[in-house]
Amino acid sequence: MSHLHEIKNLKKILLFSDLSDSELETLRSFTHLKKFNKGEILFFETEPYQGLYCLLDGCVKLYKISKEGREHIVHIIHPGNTFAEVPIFENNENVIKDNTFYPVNAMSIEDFTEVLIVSAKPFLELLKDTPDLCFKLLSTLSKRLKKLNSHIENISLLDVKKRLAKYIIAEFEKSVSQTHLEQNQKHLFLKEPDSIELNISKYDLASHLGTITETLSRTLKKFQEEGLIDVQGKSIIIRNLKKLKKCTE
Amino acid sequence: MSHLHEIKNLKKILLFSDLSDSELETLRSFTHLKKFNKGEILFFETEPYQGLYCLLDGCVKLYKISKEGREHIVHIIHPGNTFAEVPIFENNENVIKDNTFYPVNAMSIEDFTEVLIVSAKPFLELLKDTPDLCFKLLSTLSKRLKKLNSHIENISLLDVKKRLAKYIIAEFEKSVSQTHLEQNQKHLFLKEPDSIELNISKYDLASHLGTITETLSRTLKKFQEEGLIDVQGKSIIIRNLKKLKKCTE
DNA sequence: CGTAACCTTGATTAAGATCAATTCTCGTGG
DNA sequence: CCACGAGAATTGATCTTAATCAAGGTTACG
Repeated sequence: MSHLHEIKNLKKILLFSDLSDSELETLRSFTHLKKFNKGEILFFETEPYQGLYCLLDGCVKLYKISKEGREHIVHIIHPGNTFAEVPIFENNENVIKDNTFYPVNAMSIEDFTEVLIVSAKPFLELLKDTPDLCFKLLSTLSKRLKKLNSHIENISLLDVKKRLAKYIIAEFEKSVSQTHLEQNQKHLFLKEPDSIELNISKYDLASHLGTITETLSRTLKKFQEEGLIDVQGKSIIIRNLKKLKKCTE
Repeated sequence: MSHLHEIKNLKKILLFSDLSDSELETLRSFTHLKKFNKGEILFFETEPYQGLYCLLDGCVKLYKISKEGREHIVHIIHPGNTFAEVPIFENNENVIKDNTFYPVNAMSIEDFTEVLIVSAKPFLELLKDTPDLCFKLLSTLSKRLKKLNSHIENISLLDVKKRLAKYIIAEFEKSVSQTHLEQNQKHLFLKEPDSIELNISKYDLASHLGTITETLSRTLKKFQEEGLIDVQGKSIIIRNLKKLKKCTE
């Protein structure tokens, strides 16, 4: 792997987008690439902490698991984003100790998942010398906090129906805004206008919504019967967005 | 209010404990004190954001509320800690806009609650010039993330019994470590050895555990019948810590 | 000592988990 | 190219947890 290619990889990560070339070079020196296939574990929460993860390609789920084996997905990570930043600041002395662990479990949920692992100790040094990076990280963590906050709100105050409706709408709005950004829209004529493509398995979706596959299946069916959506495998066609939005209230 | 007293107040806040006198003086210049009685609202999540809150005295609950009026307490804040930091980093341009809101609702749950409110814009300036403060804030947010993470784990994967047992044990261990720190332990002879004092109402405890008062009451009773604890008003005497710990598994 | 807020208790209900049995889908090898 | 088999998804029946509804009881405080 050439240095140039490694630097190019680092530039894909939002957190590092404002770094200078020399800072990127420093960062590169204590960063290494790792690849995973679907279903492979990046780390367990019982493992000693190595460092910050940056997702280049593929998809990763961060999840907790109960004694009985029930999973709850706290976060789904997409390329360009970082995760496992928190343990860096575990110890007041700004030193990563051996008894520092990951805050969650992480599994690749796509083939050809590629991550960069940034060693914690030297990263902490770089962070001290780079106020801009500090600021960017503050902003990253803030966004995460906001997301977790709203996740808590969802699972503690809303029922499964509302949570699912919210998810579908959020994914739809995400895909709409992405579509607007794309220049070449030829392929759009091929697919249904108001539809989303589930990029995760129904099992994972259920466990992200704080439920199980059976309940998810039934709820999707209910929405279909009420004429709100049509479900065809991994794609959901939105038939009545207005009514669907009412479901979230 | 004298400047000196205001500075002394700022020093009570963990986030600011490492600041120099001149930095504290700067901070003081855009900070103001506010007092609340039990039940009074500090802010609603629908309000435009003013700035960072620092709790000097009393107790504050941060909570979400459903359309039906059901509350869920995300966080209970004790003196020395800060809250409502997140919106500071809402906008990439590092500017607080009028359309930035609080992430949660905040209510005082004790009389004589005192907070310092730090204006967002000048605080952001101070933060840019003070890398140490940046670092400290990173550490604060990280701890918050970890807490929220474990909160999600609790409410999504554990039942009410387990959540309550965990809460009691955590409070007990907190009180034990605090007791060890205290020099004068005379008063200890007056109270039960293995007990905790609920410093919040049962309503608030229920809504923090993601349940309602009725269920909390029944669960406490169940624990009492099983000989794990004794409940006397706001104090819980731990009769069998070992068995109680087994309840969390 | 009266009253309002807080807490407990009981009966009922509902949401969603669990258990069990198919059915569907899709990748792989013959 | 088709058939097979495993994993994924659906469906139905049942059960469990905890919410809801409805009274009472307790406590604290003016």
